[in-house]
Amino acid sequence: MKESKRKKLEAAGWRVGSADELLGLSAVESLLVDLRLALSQALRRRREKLHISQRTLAERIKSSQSRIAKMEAADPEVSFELLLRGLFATGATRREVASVFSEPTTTAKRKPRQAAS
Amino acid sequence: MKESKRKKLEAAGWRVGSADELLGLSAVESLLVDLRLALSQALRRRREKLHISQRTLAERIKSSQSRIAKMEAADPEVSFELLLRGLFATGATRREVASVFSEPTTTAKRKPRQAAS
DNA sequence: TTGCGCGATGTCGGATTTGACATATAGTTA
DNA sequence: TAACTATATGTCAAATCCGACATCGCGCAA
Repeated sequence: MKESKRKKLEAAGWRVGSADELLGLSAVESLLVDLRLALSQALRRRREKLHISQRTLAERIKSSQSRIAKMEAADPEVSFELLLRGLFATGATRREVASVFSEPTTTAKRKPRQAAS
Repeated sequence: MKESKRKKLEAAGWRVGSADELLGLSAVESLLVDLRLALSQALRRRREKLHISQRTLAERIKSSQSRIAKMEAADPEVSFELLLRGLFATGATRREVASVFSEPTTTAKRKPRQAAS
């Protein structure tokens, strides 16, 4: 069914069911934040397991130590591409990266705010 | 073991085995290209399944129709973040996105054109 | 103590990516 | 035929992200 036709049906009072389970923008944002965190943690785990310094990994992907530090700190300024690049450079396979995506987000705890004084 | 110590051992002729299976930069690049393609294909599949236009999806993530088109064309100048944003906006879960990562790159076949008349 | 390696954090000029817009083509409907 | 919708493609100024660099604290070894 074309969208134009669907719109006509809906305008006529029909509900075209299928799956219009589209997430709100904030829900998407939240997923991205969680994902960035999960990837950054995975990167640190993998790097430490290889016993290499941030500087060494940085050289591998032609980046800099400070940027690797920001990646591992889940700094919102670092792109997902850079995080993926880092993971692959530690020898991660697509499958291993996939598991980071599907895992139930390691921490669960969200920004523990301090109580009001 | 600290990296400095490892270096000393290696300088002394030792091989510190563990897993130094670090990929070359071009191998990483190749993985990223494949991944971008897989994500763009998944996005198109999901959008079409929902019977929504590129314009509609664009509004959902506050982007533009032309950018969605570029995303689905796996244009190298669209970011992974935008691709992920698009997928999540179609209702994809982390698990579903993970499956895109782990799948053996949805085949090699490129744009099945119709035969010449 | 001094010196060194590692990592965290901030800054900055330049590179990249963005949404918006224009425009072209193709398919559909009137 | 014209009008409308969906998609592809190119451009551009503004926003974002980059590598590089400086600097700081920490832990360890000389």
